Formats: sequence, C-alpha cells, structure tokens
Amino acid sequence: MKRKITLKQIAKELDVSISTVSKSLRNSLEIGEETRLKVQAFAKFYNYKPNNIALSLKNRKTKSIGIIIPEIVHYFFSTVINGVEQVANEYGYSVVICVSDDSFDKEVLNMEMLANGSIDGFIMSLSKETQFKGDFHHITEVINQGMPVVMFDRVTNDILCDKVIIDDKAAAYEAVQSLIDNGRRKIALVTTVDYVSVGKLRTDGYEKALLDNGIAFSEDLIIKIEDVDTCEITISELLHARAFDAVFAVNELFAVTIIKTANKMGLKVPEDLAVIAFTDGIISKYSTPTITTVSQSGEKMGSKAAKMLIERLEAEEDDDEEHTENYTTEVIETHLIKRESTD
Amino acid sequence: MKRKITLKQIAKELDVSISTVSKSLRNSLEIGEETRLKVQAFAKFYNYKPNNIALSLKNRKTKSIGIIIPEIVHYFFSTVINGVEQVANEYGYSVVICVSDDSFDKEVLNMEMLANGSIDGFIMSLSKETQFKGDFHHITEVINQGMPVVMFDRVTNDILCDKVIIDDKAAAYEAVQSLIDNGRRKIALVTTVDYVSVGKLRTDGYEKALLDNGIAFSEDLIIKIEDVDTCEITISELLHARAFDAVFAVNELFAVTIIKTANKMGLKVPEDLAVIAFTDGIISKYSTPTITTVSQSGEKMGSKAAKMLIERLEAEEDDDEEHTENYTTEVIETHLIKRESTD
DNA sequence: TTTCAACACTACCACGTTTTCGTAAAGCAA
DNA sequence: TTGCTTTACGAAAACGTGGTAGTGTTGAAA
Repeated sequence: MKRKITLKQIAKELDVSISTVSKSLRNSLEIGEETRLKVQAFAKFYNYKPNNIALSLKNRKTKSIGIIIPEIVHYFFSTVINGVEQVANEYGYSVVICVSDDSFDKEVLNMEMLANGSIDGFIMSLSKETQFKGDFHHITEVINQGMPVVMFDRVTNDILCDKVIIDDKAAAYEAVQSLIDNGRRKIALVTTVDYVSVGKLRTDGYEKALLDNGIAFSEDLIIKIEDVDTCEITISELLHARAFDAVFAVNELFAVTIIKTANKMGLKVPEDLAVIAFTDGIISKYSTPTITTVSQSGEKMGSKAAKMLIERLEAEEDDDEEHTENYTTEVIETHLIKRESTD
Repeated sequence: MKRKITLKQIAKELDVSISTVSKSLRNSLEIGEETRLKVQAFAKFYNYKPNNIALSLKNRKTKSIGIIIPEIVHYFFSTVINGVEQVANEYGYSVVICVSDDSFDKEVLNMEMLANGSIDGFIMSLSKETQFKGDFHHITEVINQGMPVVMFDRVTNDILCDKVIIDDKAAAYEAVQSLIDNGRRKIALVTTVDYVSVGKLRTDGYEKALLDNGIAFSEDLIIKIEDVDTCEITISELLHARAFDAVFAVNELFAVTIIKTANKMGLKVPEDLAVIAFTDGIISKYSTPTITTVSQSGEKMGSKAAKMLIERLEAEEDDDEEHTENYTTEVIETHLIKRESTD
C-alpha cells in the first residue's frame, strides 16, 4: 500500500527543494531542463497528482458545487441533478448532494455543513417546510458570505439570487385551455397545499384559464393534497362526490391515482374523463393509458442552473470584488406532450 | 458582504494569538476564563465556524464519501443514494456524487478526480462498459492507495473489497418458481446482455428453476436486450414469434413494455400471460395492471454500504496501520411482492 | 532569598500546494 | 578586477487549523 506521493516526498527523494519540484511539474522555465525532466519522470512514475484539498485551501475555491433538494428518489429532481452533473463535469467541478427531506432543519444543517468551505456555490430547491415557514435566513447568510446561490423550481421572491424556473402559471393555463378546447367544461384540479410555491402558481393558471373562457370557477372542484400517501382516499372521495369530465393534476402521481380510481369506478379515460398532469416523468410514459403532461425539463433546468452558477464563480475570479449584483431569473419553456389520457 | 471569519482575524481583532483563540473555542483550561469568554462571545457574534478545507488538510480526512453510479435518473440507484445519504448524514459525512453514464472513461475520470484527496472512500456500482471490458485498474489503484471501496449491485470478483449485493440468482429462482407454482410452464426471459453481472446471475437463476422443475430450457425463449430504447421492437418480435404463458423480466421497464405490447395484441395479463419483474420501482406500483416484482431494497443496500465504509474509515483512525484486510460481502434479502400481473 | 508550581498565554509545527522573492554561481563585457 | 546579467535553484510565506512545547509572570512555600 503506497500512499499518495507529495511534492515534499519527491523533493526529498531527488534531493531538491519543494519549489523546484513544483515548478518543474508546471514546466516553469526557471528550472533547468535536466532537473525538470528528471522530476517529471519521477513524478510520472509515482503517479503524482496534486492534492485537491491543499489546492482548495490555497486557491480558496473547491471546484465543487452543492445541490440541496427536497428528495432524490424523485424523477424530476434526479433529472435536474443529471443536468447539473453534466455541466459541472464539463467545467471540472464535482457535485455534492444533500437531501433536505422537505425538512427545514435538515436544509439548514446541510447548508451550514457545506458552506464552511466545502463548496463554492449552491444550487437548490426549497423544502416544503422552508416554504411553509418562510424562513430563509440560512440562505441570506450564505449569500452574504459571498457564496453564490442559484435556486430552481421551488423558489422565493424573498431572496435575491439567480433563479431557474418554468412559467408554472402559463403552463397550467395552457394545459387547462387545451382541455377546454376539447370541449371539457367541468374541470377539476388536484393540487398541493398553497405554500408550495409551484402548487399555488399552477392553481392560479388553472383559475385564469377557466375565467378567461367564461367557465365558473368552483372551490368544490379543487382538492389540495397535503400528504401524498393518503391521496388515494381523497381523490376517491372527489370522484364520488362530484361530476366532472376532466382533471388537471399538478403531478404525475396524482394523475395516475386519479386514472386508476376512475377505472375502478367504471369511468373511461379519456372518454369520460380527460387527464392532464404536470411534470413529464416515467409514470406518464408507462401508465395505461399514457398520460398527457406538461413537460418540464429537469435536465435543462439543472444544466442552466449549473451554467449560471459556474459563470458567476468564474466571473468572481476576475473582478474579485463586488461585481454588480444583477441577478437574473431564467424561465425554461414548457410544452404539452399529448398522450392517451386526453383526446 | 462579510466573508467568513477566521481564527487569525479573531486573534487580530482581540489582540491575542491565534492559538489562544483556538484554545478558547475548544474550551481549553489553559486559557483564563475572562479571555475565553471574550473570545467565545466574539466568535459567536461573527458566527465563526472552522473551515472544513483546513481541517481536511490537517486531519487528512475529508468527512465525505464519493458515490459513483452508472445513472442517477433511475429508481434503484436513487434509492441507494438515499440510503447512503441518510447514514452518511448521521455520521457527519457529506456525499459527493458522480455519474459514470455507463462509460468506462467517465468512471475512471471521476474516480481520479475524487481520489486526490476530495473524499475518504468510495461506494460504487460498476458501469456497463467497465464490466464489459473487465478493466478494473482504476479501482485497484485507489484501493492500493489505502482508500476503502465498497461495491454494490454491479460488482466483480476481480476486486477484493467490501461488497453489498442481493442474491440475484436465488431471487430470480424464487420468482420463476412462483410462476411455475401457478401452473405456468412456458416461461420466457427478457434480460440484459451477459456482461452485466446481475443480468447473468438472474439468467442463471431462471435456468436453474426451470431445470429443477423438469422444464426444458430453450434459448428461443430468451432475449437479451442491449439497448433499452429499442426494447419495444425486440419484445414485440418475441411475442409474435413464440407462444408462452409467463415472462420473467430483469427490470421494470422490460416488464411494462411486455405488458403494453401484450395488451395491444389482445393478450390479457395475467390470464394469458403472467409477468414478474426484477427491481421494485415506481413503474410496477403504478402500471396497469400493477406488476409483481422482486423487491430489492436500494435503500437498504445504500445504508448498509455506507455503514460498512464508515466503519472501515473510523477503524483506520485507531489502528492507523495495516488493519487485517478481512473484506466482507453483505447479502441483502429480497422478497417477492405479489401484484396484479400474476395470479 | 530562593525555588517551585500554577497560570495565561505565545511560538512553532504540520498538512500540501503555489508563488514571490532572494541569491549563489557562472558568464561576459568593460 | 569590477560590475552586470543570466541561469538555476532555494527559502519562505500564505491558505486555516489544532496540538505540543515553551515562556514569562506571579504568588507562595521552603
């Protein structure tokens, strides 16, 4: 077991100084060719690689970026990571991942853990609990320390930073409009509780589409689901209680549950009930019938976020001091993917 | 924008030495109470936190573990990450993730990137290409440098290290046996190419179950799929060409594709065709019909792997030198989750 | 008065790297 | 010989931390 070799060891072995070794390896002209080649050969033989930690300490940058997300076993979030990962790799960055589990405390803890030098910047999506509490001090703090943060999907207006989002309201509007265009008038909405920012926005889009088309908006046709595990029951109740011919669900899971429940009740999708879901994931593609969805490219969001972050990081290098804080919010376009659950 | 404060800055501000500050913060008795409290108050006010990088350099350990997996947008792998993440967090470790994209080169590159001090140990599952080439020098190298590696799921006998696997062969055997117990005799197998270790093992289990039950084993009923994207065509061909009453698929995706294709052909699942899939994921739960699967708890594998790795890391601290290399291979139990795709 | 211990703190080193500055030796012109 | 440049290298600081060893002062016991 040969431990990694260091400059110091090479220097000692070859009986030269550490600086000579360092310079030789960086091909400095200061060092005579003979010595230079000798050092390089030796280093190559022992497979010398500079120690990242030492470099980080010296350069005050780690070349890694932290991602904080609510869940990882989640199609959308994992596609985002994928996007980030690809861009990060391209630019020589590593990706450190922490999962907040939708808990405020874990989010804070994770951020603090990473903020002390482990990473150069954050890419994050807020946990439900954080959105509920509206407490963003941990993020402000990190930003105040000069660490760039890029938020995506679940963002907040209370924090000034770069953001990557989709136009949730417009996308929801488009989805509902398409249902209306197909002659559906009684459209239900299955969404999350309001404090989840994207849930609220999608609800707004739904409402606007109805009103613009002169369709009465009724609270009775809306259910807000807090706990995913019990959504089956709630959805079943809705289906039994009310009559409607279309549903807009803010995620795949709700949608597929609706379809399954409807089928059990003898309703046919899409004939009796058209279904559109937000977020194009794996379920929509493989459920029966396949589900029409609003695609929301997590990969694009991730790679865009990573690009924004890295750009800011590399920009800092040059100006170093107080660059003008012109934060941007990037809107990723969505589109409707028509499948079998609508006609 | 106040950058993070350091010991040095505190020392300067309070006009004491750096060591005094350091010791005060660690509550050393060497420092008089007055000074100690003054320093602590000051540090608290400026929210002092020791710099992780400096600590890593000093302690020669980073308190982070690297995960290398073939894909991240993948139910099984993301559950594994989840398991790792939880345990890691519990022990104060961060998780750095790299995706090999099933490419040998990316796997090597990622490992090299992380091996130079960024992490204390690896948890990994081999990329397809690596398994195909059988080239594991990058892993040997890392291990030789004294960095512990834990492999999971896609492992190899060519490397000596801790491993976490399931008994793929036995699990496949059990699945096929259950089909036979239900009176199925013509059982097809849809699997991956042989060089994927788990694919091969599952094929072996399938074969053994047939033979043990006195059922002829026929190559005609086996298809090995290389490219997931074109599996639909291949599967469709199989369904048209051969007659069989049950299928064992080595993953969910194959299974759901089989079901959909069978439905199109007018075959009823499970009446005409029983289907069992390996790997219990989200598709199986939500497809119609829901799919009977072999559960393979990624979370358990992840947390087990993390525990093994961390244990080894903390053990190293004590003995420091050459601990007896008694590597273990942990086998996670599986069980059959019966759903609608079988009777 | 001397000696010793307790106290309160500072100096220094190590971790691995890069980089700035310094300097000895050699070469060369005046 | 003197003065200057060039070549080839080394010393040391810096990044931030924490531990060991050391130092100087004070007060009290011998």
